[in-house]
Amino acid sequence: MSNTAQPTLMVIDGHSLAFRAFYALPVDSFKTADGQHTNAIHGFISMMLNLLAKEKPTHLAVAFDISRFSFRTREYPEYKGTRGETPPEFIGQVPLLQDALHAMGITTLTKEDFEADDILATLAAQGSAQNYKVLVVSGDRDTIQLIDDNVTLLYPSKQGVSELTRYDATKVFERYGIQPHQYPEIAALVGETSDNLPGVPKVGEKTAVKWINEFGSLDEILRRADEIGGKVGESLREYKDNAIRNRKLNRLVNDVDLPVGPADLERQPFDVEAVKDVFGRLEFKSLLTRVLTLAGENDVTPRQASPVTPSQNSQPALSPVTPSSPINGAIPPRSQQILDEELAAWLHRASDSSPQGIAVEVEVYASGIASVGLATENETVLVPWSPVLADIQPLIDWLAGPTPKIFHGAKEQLKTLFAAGVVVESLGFDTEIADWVLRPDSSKRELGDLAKLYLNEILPEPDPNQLVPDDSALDVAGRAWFIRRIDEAIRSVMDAATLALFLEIELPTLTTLAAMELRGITVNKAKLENLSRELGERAEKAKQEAFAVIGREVNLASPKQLQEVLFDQLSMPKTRATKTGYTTDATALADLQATNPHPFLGLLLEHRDVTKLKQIVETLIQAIGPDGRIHTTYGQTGTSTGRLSSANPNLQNIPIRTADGRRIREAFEVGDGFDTLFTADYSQIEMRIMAHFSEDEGLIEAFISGEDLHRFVGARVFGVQPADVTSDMRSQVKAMSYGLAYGLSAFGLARQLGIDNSAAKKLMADYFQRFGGVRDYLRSVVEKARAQGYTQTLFGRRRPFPDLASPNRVLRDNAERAALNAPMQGTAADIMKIAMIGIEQDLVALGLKSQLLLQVHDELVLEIVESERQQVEKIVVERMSHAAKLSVPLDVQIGLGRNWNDAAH
DNA sequence: AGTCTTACGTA
DNA sequence: CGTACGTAAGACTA
Repeated sequence: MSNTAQPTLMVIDGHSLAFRAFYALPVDSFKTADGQHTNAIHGFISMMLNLLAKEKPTHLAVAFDISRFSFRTREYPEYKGTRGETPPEFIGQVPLLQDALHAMGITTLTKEDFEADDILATLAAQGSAQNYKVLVVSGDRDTIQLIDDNVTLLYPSKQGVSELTRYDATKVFERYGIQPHQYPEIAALVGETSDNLPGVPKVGEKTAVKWINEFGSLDEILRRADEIGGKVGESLREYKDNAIRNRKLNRLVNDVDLPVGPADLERQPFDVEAVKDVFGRLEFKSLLTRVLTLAGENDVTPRQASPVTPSQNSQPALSPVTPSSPINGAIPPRSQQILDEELAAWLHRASDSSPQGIAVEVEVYASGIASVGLATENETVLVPWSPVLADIQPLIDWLAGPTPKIFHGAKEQLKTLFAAGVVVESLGFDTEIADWVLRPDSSKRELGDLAKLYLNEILPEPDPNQLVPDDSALDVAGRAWFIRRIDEAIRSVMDAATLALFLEIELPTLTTLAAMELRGITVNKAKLENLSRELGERAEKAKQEAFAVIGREVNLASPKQLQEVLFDQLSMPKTRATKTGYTTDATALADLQATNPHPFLGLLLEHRDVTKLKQIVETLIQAIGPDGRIHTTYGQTGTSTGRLSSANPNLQNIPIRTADGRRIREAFEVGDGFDTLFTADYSQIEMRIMAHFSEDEGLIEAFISGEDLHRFVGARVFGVQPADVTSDMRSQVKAMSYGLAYGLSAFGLARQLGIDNSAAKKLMADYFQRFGGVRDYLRSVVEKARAQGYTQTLFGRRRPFPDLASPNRVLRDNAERAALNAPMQGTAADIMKIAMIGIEQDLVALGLKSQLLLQVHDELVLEIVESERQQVEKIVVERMSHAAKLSVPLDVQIGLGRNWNDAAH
């Protein structure tokens, strides 16, 4: 900062902004003990402090009108004649505001027979001539004419007092298509209703701008009025006097005789005692803190304030005149920006009047919080995330309080808030999750999709026809307003059982997942890097040997090139057909190896295996955060069955089947401050659910007996003693049992077991002979789904199946298999969610340090401290095994170890 | 640059 | 011609 920086003069139209503040803030919330209203004062000072902090003016003045009479009312008595009586609550606030400003060392100006805008015009002209950077703050459009290279207008474009749009000549041109000095000529033609100045009928902004650009000036337009045809031309000729009069009245006087000039308006150090006194009488507590903070920062050395470049600080474009409107929807109330006492007052009142909840949306900017939008039925509020914590403390307290909060996509927002040290309690609704519960197969769940679906409205979008694209068509407060209404609409169409599922399972799951994602899991980077290097070497070796075998280089990752090698060059028999040729997948390659042994096949499979693992390892390495942990993101709306999904990275598909794969699991380790990883999983949970639903006596007995399931089933199917079940028999019934829940056909069973079709049919027949209840149940699931149009889990989660009625056999068959599986997979998912919620709750409630980290459908991973081990084991096993009451026990297996692989059992 | 296809890891 | 996912690479389309 240099002392020679261009000084900045800020001149404020006191009346116009105090009046806006008066209407922006609730009168009743701002009253002193002795009954004096203070909302206009509070709003004005709050806005001014924001401006001072942001613009850092070196010189400052506030101008007021003396009365509603001026030279303009003398010339045209009807001027501003339509304005009603000043509200009694406003009266008296202006003198108090002036007192407060004086205490703050700020000059206020008035001039008999002139309006405040004329004072602004005079100071702007003087300031501009003396090479000040001038900031005019006014709510009167006539001040647009003051804009020049040195003068910028800050115009309150929203109802709130804190939202100011910065108008320089460029912005004016973008908005109106004219130069600032031409604005009064446009206004003269169009007229100004609020000032009771009728213009030329039939002439609006568009026409006026067109004429100005065509003729150059208002004088020219009037002189050549004859050239303008049509009804508009007639109207112009008839009412040209209106335009002339308007132009005379809206010309601001820029040479008012004032007692001070710009140089006299340098900002003064605050008289701290005087400020305390006045603010004390006004009962402004946190506003006083803000003033004193500002005094300490700026006013002692006002000259060091830095000039502000408009382009750097420009605010989002707003559309003060013609807000874009939804095609067939409602427009949210214009949001007010509020802080401290205003915020506290609003939250208090809104929470009382909206016991069903307040909608919240967090605006995230560069992974930090930019603002928070709040909405009730008919109010929206935008809270800028002030770095001055005192300003937003009421919101922070409120978020941790009992009022239900309504979100769309709460999980990410809760994480962001939590990362900022803010705790959210009383989650009331999440429109995204609720919609998923109703329509789990849909992939369109953005706010706009839901507005269309549940409200039959289209979210406001920037109007492409506007000169200035209105990128604030819907701020987070406006979005919150839609979210609250969508909440209401969804509740009205949701049956009680589904609402209960949503409130009792999904919402608590959401908060549990947020906590798990924030925790992440420690990963040993060095282990993975070593593994990656080794796998890379092995891949390279396999690749070179494969090239040597076929005598040329191909891209082994290209199915197309592989097909050339296999079927053209090596003349192998054709494999299963795909859309684009013949498959080269692992099972096909293994089959080929059996019938047509060739070294290339083995090398290709080795290369596939090793590069796949290397790719997984690389992805994991990339995902390790600065904390040495991997934080996956769970998708709570990612499946049709009720399961979770995991992404970025997916931690639900970490290899386990091969030895190399398990080395990846060894890199997932217990974190610092903990002693061991702990895994717990349900054994055969879907089979147990099938036993419960089917009420098949044999299957139920199998689970209650505690014997090895597949041995038990094998003994029944093959009619031998359990001890005499061979491993071949066991693996056949195992494949059959698992396949059942997926809608496996005899053909598919044959293919998987490598037996012929008739043997597979016989196996299925023998199986169902002994476990007829299972067959009856599976049949009934599809029938019921066809009749009802949906399947249902034990906890009432529904999945619609319109395709069960499709005449298309492929579609219908696919739907039947999915319908067969959905209740079992979905019930398992419900049970696991219930268990997770209980475990998380218990661990937190007991103040234990051990914590839940991962969920892999039927498995949970925790990291625990040794001293809590027994307690945690008990909690986990009990919560998991008692999550649902089935006709068979829910068996839970646990394991402990330093890493995920060792913790397997 | 965006979308589809193939392949493959998990429960 | 077995359900539910996510990721990556190549191939294809614009």
